[in-house]
Amino acid sequence: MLNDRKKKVLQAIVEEYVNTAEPVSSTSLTNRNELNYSSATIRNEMADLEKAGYLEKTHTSSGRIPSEKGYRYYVDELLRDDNISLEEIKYISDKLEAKVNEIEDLTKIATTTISEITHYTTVAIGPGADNQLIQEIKFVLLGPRMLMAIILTTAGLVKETIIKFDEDITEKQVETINYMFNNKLKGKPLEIIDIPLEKYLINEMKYSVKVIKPIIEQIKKAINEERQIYLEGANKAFDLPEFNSLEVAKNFINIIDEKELVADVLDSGFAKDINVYIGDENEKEELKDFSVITFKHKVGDKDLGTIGIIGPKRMDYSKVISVMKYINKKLKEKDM
Amino acid sequence: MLNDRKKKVLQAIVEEYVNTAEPVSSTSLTNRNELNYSSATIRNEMADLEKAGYLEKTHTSSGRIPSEKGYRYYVDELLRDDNISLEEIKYISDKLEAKVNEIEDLTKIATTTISEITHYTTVAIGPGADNQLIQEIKFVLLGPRMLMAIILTTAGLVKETIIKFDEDITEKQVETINYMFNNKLKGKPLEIIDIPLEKYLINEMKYSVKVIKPIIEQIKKAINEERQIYLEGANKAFDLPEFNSLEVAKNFINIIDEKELVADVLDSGFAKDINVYIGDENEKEELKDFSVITFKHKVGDKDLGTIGIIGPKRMDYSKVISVMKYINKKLKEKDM
DNA sequence: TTTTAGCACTCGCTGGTTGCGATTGCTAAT
DNA sequence: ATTAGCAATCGCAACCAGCGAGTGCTAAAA
Repeated sequence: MLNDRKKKVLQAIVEEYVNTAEPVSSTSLTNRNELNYSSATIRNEMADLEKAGYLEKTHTSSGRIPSEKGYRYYVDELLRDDNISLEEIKYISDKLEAKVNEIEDLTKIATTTISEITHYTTVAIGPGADNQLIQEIKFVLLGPRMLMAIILTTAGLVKETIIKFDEDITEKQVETINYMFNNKLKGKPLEIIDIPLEKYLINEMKYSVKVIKPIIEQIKKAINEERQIYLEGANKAFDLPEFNSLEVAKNFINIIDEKELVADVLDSGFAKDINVYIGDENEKEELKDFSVITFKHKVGDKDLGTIGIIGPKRMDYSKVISVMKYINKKLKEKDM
Repeated sequence: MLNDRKKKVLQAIVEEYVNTAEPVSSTSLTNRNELNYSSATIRNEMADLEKAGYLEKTHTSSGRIPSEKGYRYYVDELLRDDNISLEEIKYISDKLEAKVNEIEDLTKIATTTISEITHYTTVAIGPGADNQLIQEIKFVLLGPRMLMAIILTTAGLVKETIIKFDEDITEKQVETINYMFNNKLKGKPLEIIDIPLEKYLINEMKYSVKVIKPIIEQIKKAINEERQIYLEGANKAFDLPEFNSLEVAKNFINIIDEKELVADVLDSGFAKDINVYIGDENEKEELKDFSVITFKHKVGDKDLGTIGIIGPKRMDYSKVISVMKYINKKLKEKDM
């Protein structure tokens, strides 16, 4: 357990380092009014904090920087999560007020807004197939061999996909398909659209393979593969001093260029409302030099997916978490 | 006009520099069997080529690199445009053979394939509203206040968008709308869906403002704003030696992060089948250190948009142009 | 007339040296 | 418990020298 002064020193060092990106010296902290001690005293505390693993040195005679344990302690115990100005509140409110036709647009708006306010790279992914129930399916004939399936989920999402056939389809057939699918699938989870259903329809219900198979295949594909990924402010990362290392810059590009990886990161563990992964805490090796902060967002009670920030370990955790909390709250209040 | 040997020297320097990214010395060219002269002779030719503006030096005693004029001459006069191996032909053919449900998927496949083969960052944009005729419009009621409009164009594209209303819409209304719009718009260009049409429908045909206005507004928005941009292999750029300069790397990220900019670049002038912009030839200031190669692609006779490569001026023009030519041809042969 | 050998000259790059400044750890005094 | 004082450490920028790659030019060879 850290005594009060050590907490103050650690907090000051994290905040100073987040601001300046330079190792923090004992003297630089003596100017702060909450730390009215000589540099020697601060030095002793810093030495203790280093021994306990909260701080690190870049070389023997350098100032200190927070270790991952230090950041973790800061995030868990020291940080303010209401670090948001009136202007920022106003800006966010205005953005989220916008009228949208598709509920997913709100994810995009929220992503952009977070990136604009925090100046970090922000990513988002739509909701997965899990937990979504089918409200209705509509089939619309677009041509003699082209059908559109439109799936509405109880979460308010609309997903459409085009199906092509090797033989002509009649309006009559579409009607039966429409009836059949809705009859069978309303209120069921999205994942039900799969091989067993295909077999059932073909074998039990005696539907034509040539009609049913492409439908099931394509809908399945649409549900599973087409999760939209949003990316905002990738270029902002390059203004950070840590990106002067080409190594780091390249790693970063590799991460955000790989959609699978981003999706994986956003989909992983959600113990809390807002989840903070610092450096090695990230499951992915590629992210060990970065910090990731994610939250699931809902509009009203409708699950809309996950939004996350990827930035340096030297991240303004306080600002990011404050902004995320506020946006999370605002979205929940909204109803569609 | 350059004599034969000068052409050979210029060509050799471009190709060597493309390969190695190092200034090319006179001695290094003497090994080539098409240049069986002493280094002194080559040196004289190089000095002439420099005076004529085709070559540059990085410093007094360095080897030569091509100037933009040099690259231009190489592209216009010297390059082979069939620089593609059997394996590559096979690879491309396999990729493009894939059965797709939506014609736009071919753009994505082509983009990915080009990036994989050339190892350059590849971008693409779907076709603009111009030149597309409306084949049919379908309206589907998804809820009491939610309508989907599906527009089929003669180019085989399907565009759908969701419209929300402030009041309930009946199936009956949708039917009239359906009839009306198709009657009025079939065979017309997409741009017809605009304010004059809105006014006509409301004033002359006495349709409800509350119904027509959102429809026109949203369709207009969907047509104009939602042009899909594809981006592949952004990370590959970072393996190039020119990206060791942080300046260059940052510029590059700024370019590809800005969708508007990418769209602008892909939409600009199309004098030829394949268009090459070298450095300062690019309209955009931001691209002055890069080269861009673009081509419009069609499937059969259907316009599918533009694909382009953004890479260093030291680009393998021969390979890129060869691959683009082949893909262009293959796509044209395909029919949907 | 064209080509080439030879050589002085230029310049970037690397490695070593030096001195400065920032910062620490420790000791002894307060 | 706190602080002043001081030696020690290390990064960093500046400077220098030597090496090597490459050129331009001149004069000789083909």
